[in-house]
Formats: sequence, C-alpha cells, structure tokens
Amino acid sequence: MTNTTHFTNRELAAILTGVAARLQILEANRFRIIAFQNAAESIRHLAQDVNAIDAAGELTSIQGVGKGIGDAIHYLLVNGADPEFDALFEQVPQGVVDMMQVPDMGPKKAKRLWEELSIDSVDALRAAAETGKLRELKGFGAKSEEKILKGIDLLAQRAARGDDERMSIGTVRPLALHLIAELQAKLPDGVIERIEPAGSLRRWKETIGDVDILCVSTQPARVMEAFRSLPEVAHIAGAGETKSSVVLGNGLQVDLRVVERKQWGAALQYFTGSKEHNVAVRELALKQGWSLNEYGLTATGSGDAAEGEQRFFEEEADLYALLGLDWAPPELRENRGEIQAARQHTLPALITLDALQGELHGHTTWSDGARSVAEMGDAARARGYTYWNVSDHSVGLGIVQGVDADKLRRQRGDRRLQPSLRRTGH
DNA sequence: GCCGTTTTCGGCCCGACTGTTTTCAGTCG
Repeated sequence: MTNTTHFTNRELAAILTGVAARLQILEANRFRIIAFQNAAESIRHLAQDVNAIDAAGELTSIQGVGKGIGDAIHYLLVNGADPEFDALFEQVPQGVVDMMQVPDMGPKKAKRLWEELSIDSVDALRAAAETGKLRELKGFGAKSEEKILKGIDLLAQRAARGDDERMSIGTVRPLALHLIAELQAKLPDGVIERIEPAGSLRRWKETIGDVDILCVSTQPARVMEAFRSLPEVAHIAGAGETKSSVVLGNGLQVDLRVVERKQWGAALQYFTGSKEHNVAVRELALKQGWSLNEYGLTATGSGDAAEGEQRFFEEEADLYALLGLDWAPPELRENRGEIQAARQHTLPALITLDALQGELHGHTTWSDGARSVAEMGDAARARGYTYWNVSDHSVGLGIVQGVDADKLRRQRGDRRLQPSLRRTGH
C-alpha cells in the first residue's frame, strides 16, 4: 500500500460525478448511474480524508460505496488513474458533459446534439442555437434555442461572478425574508395563510444554491401572479398554477410553491429536504405501506391501511410521528444517521444560540496552522471545549453552558474571548 | 452498483412543468 495522495475528497468526487455523467449520456443502467452519483455525493461531504479511509481498508464503510466502486477508488488512489474510467472519459468529451450544465439540457438532449449534429461543447451549442440549426432536429424548436441561449448566458454570468454558484446564507436569508414580506404586503390579509422558507435555507446550510419558499393559500393563482411581479425578479423561469420559479437580478433562483392548509406538514417536510433525507424517509414509508409525496401519505395496500387511503398533516411532526420517527431538526436532515436516531429516539439536542457563551476558531495545517484538524479537535475536547463545527480545514470551537467558560478563558489567557457572540450559521 | 427492522435477491421516490408532441418524453428538484 503506497502512501501517495493522488486525489483529495473533492477531486475524487468530481471524477465519480464525471463517470456518472458519461454513463448517463451512454444510457447505462440508471441504477448504476445513481450509484456513482451517490458515492460522489458521499465522498464530497466526507469529514475524513478518503485516503486515510482507504489506508485503513474501510472504503466500503462509506455510505453508497460498495465493493465495485470501492475497488475502483482504491485503484485510483494507489495508481492515480483507472483504465475503465479513462476509457469513459475518452469516449465522451468533457465538452458534452459541460453542455449538461446548461439549464434544461439533460443527458438525452446532450447525447442527441452530440451524435446528430456533432455538437461537443458549450460554444458549439451556442453557435448552433444562434444560427437556428437546432430547430432542424426533431423535438427542438425556436423556443428551445432561445432557452438554451439564455441558459448559456446564465452560466457565463455565474462563471464571471465567481467559481461558486452558491451564495452565503448571510446574504440569502435576509433577501428571502424580504421577498416574503414584500409578497405579503402585496396581497390582502388572509390570502397567504402560512409562508416559510424551506430547502437549504431552513436547514441552515452555510451556502444556498436556490431559495425555496412554501406557502398556504386558497388562491394560488393570485399568489403566483404577485410573486412573479415582484420588483427583484429579472427573469421568469417557470410559471405554473401552484409553482413558479424566478431568477433575481443577482442570479439567485427562487421557487415558490403553494399548497392547501392540510398539506402543509408533508409539503414542508418535502421541500425542506435534503433530497437524500427525503429519499430515505420515502423508502421507510414504503416499507410501512405508505407512498409519500409532497401532499401526504397514500396507502399502497401492503400495510395495515386500505389501499388508496390518504393521510394529511397540518404539521410536519405529525407526519414523522406516523412513520415512527421523532421530529428531526432541519439542520440534521442529510441522511447521515438522523433517521435511525429518530426511530430510536436518540436524536441529539442541537446547541442553540442562547447556550453559547463564546466561540473562536483555530487554523490547521490546511492553511497556516501547526496541527491537523483531528489533533485540534482532540486537543479542544481534552481541554473541555465542546467543538461543534469541523470543516475540511478549520475547527470552530464553541463553549456551551455546563462548561466553565471563565476557567477556559483564564487557561487561554485570552481577553478577547468574551461572552458576546457572532452568528456563524451551522 | 448498492443495500438490508421482509438481508445475498430484488428492489431502487415522486410529481410539476415545458415544449412540441397529437399523448408524452425530458428535465428538475
């Protein structure tokens, strides 16, 4: 076993995503594609270095990594390349994969454009759309061309703005709350019965890809109309009876969905995600004889309830309770063990803002620190800190109630460690 | 290709919206 580090977690995840994309274009077995996507996602969010896990021979302990993908990863980490992956990357050009970044351009369309019109890059796609070549293809029309050009512009904007298309929750949350307030002000009292941000915003993710807003109203058409005509809206990406998507001037996409009051619990659960959490909850529901969608539960007939019987939930907790689960705080909903914990009533209590008496953060060897993340974490724990936020490269240290904060401050001799607090998001 | 409170086989979440389609496939979240 060599100790050479060929790939970081992120690089490895990118390779697996590239494999999945190419398998999609080649129309491989769809479950095989999902397997690569899941493995990539797991590794992207891994707290440990995948090289260390490989060195310990425990790759298959990673969620979504079995023998097949595990062996491939090991080969890749040891040798720096995998012939099977290389062949795939050679077979389908990167440009064709890049085309799938354009909104509404999935593997099927990318494949057809590549095979039938020899379009193998975003630039070639733009040229073909501009000259009206795409509409020669069955299934493509003038509107498709227009949409593709707009999508490419959007991509270019994003690239120009920075390499990360996600925005900080510190930026997005106030904006989302402002939009909600504007929407409510625009409509007469009572039209909107309930309204709340869902999605990654409700899960308090550090970065937000797009904003999901859920609301209850008996007049969805009216709400949709008011939403789409908000002054911040630069482009309307979708306009349905109960769902609209808009893009703001700053490039942020905002989706609004309207449901009935009795559907609120299931809808909030559904739109809060994460996708991984939802898939796991729906699988659990299926095992209990219920099919779960954003409106409620429908009995499949395999459980105790008669086939077709429906259940609705005004509150999210009622839905979880029917499935035998404790209500999980949105922050935990990533399918990383919270569902098992909810079933066993062992969900952890989250540290709340008022319990924190101070915080600091330490640099590690990732940048200019002297110790690794693991060493820093161990040292912090040994000295009585409750460390509560560990990323790839730094350790956030929180002092919570029950810990002698004054003593810690004396030990550190750090006058700057005051009981005041800055919200960091976690 | 992965996985297991029906475990080594046989499943694998579900619906809204769009464009171009005469009934649906593709994409997205």
